[in-house]
Amino acid sequence: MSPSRDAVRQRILEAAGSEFAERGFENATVRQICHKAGANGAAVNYYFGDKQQLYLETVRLASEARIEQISPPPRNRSTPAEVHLYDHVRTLLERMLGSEQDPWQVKLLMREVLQPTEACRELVEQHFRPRFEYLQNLLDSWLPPGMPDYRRRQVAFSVVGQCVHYRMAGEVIAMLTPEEDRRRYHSLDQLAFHITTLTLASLQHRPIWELDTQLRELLEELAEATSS
Amino acid sequence: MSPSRDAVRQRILEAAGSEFAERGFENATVRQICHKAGANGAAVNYYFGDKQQLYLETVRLASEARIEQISPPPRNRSTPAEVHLYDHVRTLLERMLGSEQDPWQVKLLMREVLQPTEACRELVEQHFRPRFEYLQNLLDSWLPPGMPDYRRRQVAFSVVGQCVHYRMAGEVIAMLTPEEDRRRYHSLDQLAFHITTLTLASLQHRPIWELDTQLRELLEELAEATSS
DNA sequence: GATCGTTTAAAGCGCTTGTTTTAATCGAGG
DNA sequence: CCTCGATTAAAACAAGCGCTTTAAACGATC
Repeated sequence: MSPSRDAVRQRILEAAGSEFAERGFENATVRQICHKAGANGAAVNYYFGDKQQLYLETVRLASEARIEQISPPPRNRSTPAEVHLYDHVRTLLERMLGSEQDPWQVKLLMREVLQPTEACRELVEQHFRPRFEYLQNLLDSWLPPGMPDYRRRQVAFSVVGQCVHYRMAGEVIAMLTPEEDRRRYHSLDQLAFHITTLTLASLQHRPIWELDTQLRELLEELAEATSS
Repeated sequence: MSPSRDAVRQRILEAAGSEFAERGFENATVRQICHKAGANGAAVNYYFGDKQQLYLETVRLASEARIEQISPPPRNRSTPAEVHLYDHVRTLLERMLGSEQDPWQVKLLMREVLQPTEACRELVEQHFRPRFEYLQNLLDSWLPPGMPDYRRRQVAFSVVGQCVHYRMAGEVIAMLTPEEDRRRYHSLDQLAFHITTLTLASLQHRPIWELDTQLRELLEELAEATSS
């Protein structure tokens, strides 16, 4: 029970996460993971039993680190729903895109979404569903009361889909967007701003440019309020 | 140069496609491909040189088969832009989702989008970019003339993102949607209908339910016109 | 300093991978 | 019928895989 025991475990988890994220479960090799972690080739089996259990641990670690770490900013009770929607969208985008040097957590979770293993159901129930239901309730602020459930869900899927697309199809989007524009206009704030106003435009049946200025004003007010 | 030469090649391509789609390039095995194709274990190397070249062939085959095969229906010159948008959205959805027993082509192309190899650039320039520019022009029907290019692109990305989401996150969406509702409301037509009217609502700053009835009427008119 | 559970190191096991090799089979032309 | 290039079949190859084993090194306790 040396003090370095946890340190080695942690180094292996970190190395395994990035390998699993980059190459997928089957293609990642225990040898490479151990080498990257500076541990012996038998360390994975010693600490985690086998490759599969190591994988499950990394998925749990990834969802906790990534999803519970990045949260929407705290707001006053009186904050308008438009800002809450913006916060939600921005948080979702930040979880997908926001990070220097692209940590492994998001890639790993994306793999689970795309090709769920047993680790996915836990992920959905624990993290995705609550967030999704919160978004649905938020959207009810503008939807007519008679809107059927299935349609409410689809509106929410539309919002999520717009956000996720910038990560899933990120490389293709990059090919379709001039580099100059990408640098200038694909910041988290600007993407969140676009998706929020486009969504609000469809829900409030008002022109996009009106909502552009309205949301900009709302955000500036809040920025001043918190800075003072 | 027996007459069966092309037949064997074709069988191997078909088997390789489904294996590559299901397991990815590295995880698919030449042995399994040959077994599935009813060919000998050395056939891949004999006909294609090596595994890599076989993969490139299957990607080319997939994009041609899938993308050129499913096209929007022919329309009159006078067809309103709303219907063209609906057609485009529906075609995109059909390419993603529409097929009995889920052929391998879409999965393979999704893999290329998610983790592009050298085969991807060809795919983008040949298929994705033209379709994307067509969509942008279509959306210009409702966007104000002053809208900057980067924003026009983002609106188009929003439309594509909503469509693609139903494929990329299909399994998670299934977990979040009651099975009953999925059977009833996740048909190609209904998904396309939802995405189209939501998009039109934001662009025409009119309520969703108004556009629901308008688009429904437009489509019914066209259905009657073509059936008569 | 000896002892004993914990951790590391290195070698090896059985198996599967992509590819090559070698031999058998086929089919049309002479 | 024989021949010879094209194709198939089956075995073999080296390399890499997850995992196990064996033995050495370590560290606290007596």
